[in-house]
Formats: sequence, structure tokens, C-alpha cells
Amino acid sequence: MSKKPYYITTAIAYASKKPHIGNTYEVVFTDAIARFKRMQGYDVFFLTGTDEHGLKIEELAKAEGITPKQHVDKVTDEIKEICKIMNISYDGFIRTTDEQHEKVVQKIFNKLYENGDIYKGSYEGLYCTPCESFWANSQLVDGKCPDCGREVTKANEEAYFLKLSKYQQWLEDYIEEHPDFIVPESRKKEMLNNFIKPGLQDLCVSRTTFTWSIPVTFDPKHVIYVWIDALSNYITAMGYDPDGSSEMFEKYWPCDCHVIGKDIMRFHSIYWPIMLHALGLPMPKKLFGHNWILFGEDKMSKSRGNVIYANDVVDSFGVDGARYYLLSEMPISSDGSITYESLIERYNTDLANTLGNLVNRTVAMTKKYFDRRIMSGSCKEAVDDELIAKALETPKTVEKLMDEYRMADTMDAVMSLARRANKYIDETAPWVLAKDEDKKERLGTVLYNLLETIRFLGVVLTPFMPETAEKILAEIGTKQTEWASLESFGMLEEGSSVGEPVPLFARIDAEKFLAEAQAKMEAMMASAKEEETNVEPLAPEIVFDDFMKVDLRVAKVVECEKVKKSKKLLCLQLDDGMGGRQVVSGIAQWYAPEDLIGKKVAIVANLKPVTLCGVESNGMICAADTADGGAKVMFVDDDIPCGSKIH
RNA sequence: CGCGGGAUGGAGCAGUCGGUAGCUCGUCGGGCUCAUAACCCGAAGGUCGUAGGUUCAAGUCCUUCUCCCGCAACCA
Repeated sequence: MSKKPYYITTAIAYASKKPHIGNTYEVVFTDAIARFKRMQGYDVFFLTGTDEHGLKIEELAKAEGITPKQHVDKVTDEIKEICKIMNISYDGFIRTTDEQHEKVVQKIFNKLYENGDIYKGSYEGLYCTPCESFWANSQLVDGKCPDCGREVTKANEEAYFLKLSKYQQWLEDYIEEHPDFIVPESRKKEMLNNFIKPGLQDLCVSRTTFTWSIPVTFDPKHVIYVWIDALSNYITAMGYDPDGSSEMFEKYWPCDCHVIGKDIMRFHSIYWPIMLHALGLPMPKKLFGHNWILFGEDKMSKSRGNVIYANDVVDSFGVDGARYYLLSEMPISSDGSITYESLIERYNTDLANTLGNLVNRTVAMTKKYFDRRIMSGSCKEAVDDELIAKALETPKTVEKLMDEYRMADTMDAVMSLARRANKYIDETAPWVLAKDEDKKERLGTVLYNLLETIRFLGVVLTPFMPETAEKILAEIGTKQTEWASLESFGMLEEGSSVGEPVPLFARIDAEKFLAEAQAKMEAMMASAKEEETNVEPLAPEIVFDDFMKVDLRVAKVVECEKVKKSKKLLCLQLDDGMGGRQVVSGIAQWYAPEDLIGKKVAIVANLKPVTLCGVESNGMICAADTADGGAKVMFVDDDIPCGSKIH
């Protein structure tokens, strides 16, 4: 009988910059599932790759003075290197710049066009000529271009649209009728309530403002929207072709699981199903949206000095230390957090103490008492039963948990067996048995039970920590490494020999390590600061009259409170020397109301009033952007009277 | 009242169908010496966010409120 196919993918990584450890999580998670399914006897295809088109990459390359292709080649090499370091067993690695992919994406676009699911329409918008940008009404600042402040003109540009609206009802029904399609459940509700039910607007799927993308064949000044391009990778990589797909595609499609970050759930749960449906293809079976790994409470960024790359972790903790951490630390329902402290703790307690030491002490005793020989396991006693039962139950538990992608719980189930084995050593006290020649046979059995339990651990760990598993199994000299060999306890070959007891995981000195990590962080922040000197490009030149149109004034913050229902907005009552005014400002993330009360600030005083979240705003507080995306308010000397004009 | 998730010993979490509140780490005490100052046992520590309700019985079901998080909106 042929093996059942199982097709699993990660999202393709955006080839703009080297991914950090949080980004690496997805590929490790998926790798563990892929390896697990292989062990279960599935014919697995595990696809990953890189998304290499788009405006951002074009701009980055320009800034570096290289071509976009050179840029993505570099980043893709880095990503492949990380996969190698992390021991990722992908079967396919697609790049969206692959010729085959580009060709098929064009065909997909054409087919959708021919079927009428993509149509040519016009993108109606407000255009700022100097900036060459379209803006939506809501983006305008005082009715003007938010970038340069000039007048915008109504303009029409032709563009292609995907008829999402046509499939809205179908999509809604499909998601409702397939409760396992989007997991976890909360993501499903988010998508349904925030996007689908309010109504889908047709999606603009072509661009003319940049060129680093796949051209529309029949209208070459347009390039295909990156998400159409990117999502297609899941089928183009497998040999899908509107004119006749490969056998491989027929075998593996529909995909069993797309593992994706929660941020791109939207694209995968709306655009992708509709594209597939329009192409007449079956839906993937599951979209699994995972959470993020944050550094403590923060997102990782260079300016915070907290970017951790996969290779940093691997250098200190080894591949499997890194893999184990990622797999065990990520809760299913909320964001995980990575800290050096927890990394060390996890490594030392679970891997070094519980697992590594178990293997080491058992092998050492086998060496000491039986000159490495594995004895018979036939001299049984009642104490053995609990250990044996636990060993037999562990693979079953793992299977059950892995069905629901409960990775952290899976890791715990495995460690729990190792802990039980340590306890068994205490219960049986082999060193006491060793003192009594009559107990030699019993001692042999105790060690046999331990070694057999270690074999279970080795086999069960194979998908998660392949290198360690291999070491463990080699150490006890067994050939019984198949998942099926865990059906019964006692498959370990009697009479064979164990290897030399070598620690699997060396303990890490937390204090020393943290001091070094601190130094690294500081160095990173310093270098990030240097990079920050890359200032924003200058806006187009203006004449003095333009400047004079802006009326800047000094004002004192009299009252300040948060705008309800909004995370970002503060509502300020200002003394502007002209009877006072109310201004709303999007700085709540960086300033508490009491930070501002009593201070004097610079305001743009003649902005047309607008209403934000139901609160009227008459003007704008001047603030400087900071490198990490924050803002710093420009405070003014207290002795300048309110209402003073600023030139 | 935009949508959704959550609040459980010092920390991080589990708790399926309502039926004695559990796990890992940490702390304290003890044991052991095969082992990587590792391992094992014991103890302290929780009125399960708040206020009500249903029930013989509520962490679990219903309602009120508070706070946190995600998504959406919003950054004039």
C-alpha cells in the first residue's frame, strides 16, 4: 500500500532582511510536524521558501546600491543558512523569483482574467504628482498629501481587480461549515467579524508604481500584486499549471496544513481561498495561525538591542537547545516570550539535568557494573510496572497532542517520561544492588529498563531534536529507532553494548552568560545608533510662501486625558493665548497625560479641524519621529508666552 | 457598548462532560551518591480578577463590573 501523502508549508519568508529567532520559530515548528508525520508513515512534502518581490525590496536594494535580485539572493542565502543551522528538513524551497513560479503566476493571473474573476477597472484616488502617490481620503492630512502637504488631484488609474465581493458569501459559508479550517478558533472569529462579514471589497491586484514584481503579460506596465504572487507559491512549487498540472501536484494538493503567522492570517483566509476557488481547486485543509515570540515584553528590534538570531542561540545552546526552546516555550493561545534567563533555565533544567544527566548516569552505570553490556530485562519486580506503563503511554500521548499541534505540551510529555526514569533510579537504587552479588541479575534488569526507557525517549524525540535523538540512540547501540518499535517495551537488543558516557548537554553558567549577553546587547544598540544616522530623505523643496501658510504657535497643556476607545490618542486642552483649544494627538503610547500637563509645546494652529474617534481636534502637536517608530514631543521653554508665533 | 481571547499559590501555565485545585520553575527542609553541585522525597504558598445568580455541588454554566492582550478603527 502506498503511503498517505501529507503536504505542509510554512509561509514564505519575506526576503528583505535576515530573520531573527522569532521568525525562525515558524520553520522549526513546521519542521517538527513534518518529521513527526514522516515517522508516522506519511509521505510528507514540506515546503518553505522566500517571497522576493515588492516595493520594499526594490527600495532596500536601491539604498544599498545593488539590484533587487542581488539583494534577495543575499537574504535568501542567509535564510537557507538558518534552515541548515536549525536542521530544517524541507523537501522544497521555492523562491518567487524562480522562473517556473513567475511563469505560472502569470498564467494564473491570465486565467482569472479570462474567467472574469479579475477585471480591469479604474483605481479612483487622490493623487499627489510630486510624490507620485495615491492616497485614500482618510489618509489625507487636512485634505492634502500626508507626505509633502501639497494639493492632491483626483486621478484615475487603470488597474486590475480581483472579485472578492462575488465570493464573499461562499467564503463565509465555507468557513462556517468547516470549523477546523482556521485554527485557532479566535483567529477565525477575528477574520469573520472584522473582514468578511462587514463585506469584502474587490482587491486591487496590480500595481504600476514600481517594477520589481511579476509583469502582467497582456499589459506589461502593470505588475502583479505581491500577495497574488506570494500565495501562489503553495501550488506553483508543486507543479500546478492551469494548462495541466504535474503528477506531484495531483498527489499532494490539497495541502494538509499552512502554518502561518497570525499577522498574515487575513491573506490566507480571504484572498487565498477565493483564488483557489476561482481556479477551481480544492481548499487547503487547515490554516494554522501561530503567535509570536517576543523578547520579554517587547518586539525585537536592533535599536532596542534585543534582536536574537538563530545562530546566536545555536552557538550557545546547540541546534537542539534552540529547537527545544522554541518548541516548548510557545504557548498556543498567546504570544511566547524569549528571555536569556528562561532560555538558560529551560536548557539547564530540562535538557542538561533531566534528560542529559539521565542518559549519562544510566550509561555510566552500565559501563561500571556490566562493562557496557546490556543485560536481560527478565528479572522483573513490581516497581518496574509504573515506569514501563509510562513509557508505553508516552508515544500515544505525543500522537494525541501533535494532532492538535500542542507542541509545548508534547515537549512536556516527553520530559515527564525522563523525570519518571530519574525517579525509578532512586526507587531501585542500582548502586545498592551492585554491592550484592546475588542481586546482579536484578541490577541488569533495572539498567535494561532504564536503557529501554531511554530508547523510547530517543525515538520520541527524533522529530523535535533529531541530532540529540540520534546521539541517544547511538549511545545505547540500538537499531530499534522506528516509531512502531514503541508498541512494546523490551525491543532494546540484549547483549549489545552502550557507548562512552558523554554529557549530551553541558550546563550553562547563567551569571557568566547573562553578563556576556548584556555586553552583546549594548554593542548592538551602539551599532544600531550609527545606522540611525540614515535620516529620512528630504521632502520636495518649497518656497517661503508655502512655509508661511503653516501657522506654528506655542501653547501650554492645561488638561490632558486619554481618548476612550483608542490606544493611540490623547485629548489635550491647550492654552493657546487665544481662548484655548482642544487638540487630539496620536502619542498615547509614548506619553501619559501627566507627562504633558503644564508643559509648553509647539502646535500647528491653523489646521482644519477634524473629528477623531468622535473627538474634535483643532490642530496638531509637533513631535519628532524616533528610530524605533515612536515619537518625541517638542517641548518649548516655559518662559515663552502662549500664543507666540513660531518662525 | 466594534469583534474576539484572557485573569488560577512568587513566576510561567494545565484544568476535557459542573463532583476533593494540578504541572514546571523558584523558595525552604530532608534523603541519596550512579550522574553534569546533577537526582529523589517532603513542606510552605491559591477565598481560581470583582459582585451577584443557577445547582445537592461552580475554577468550570449565566449576568454585572474592573483590568490585560489580540484584531479592527485611529496617529491631523
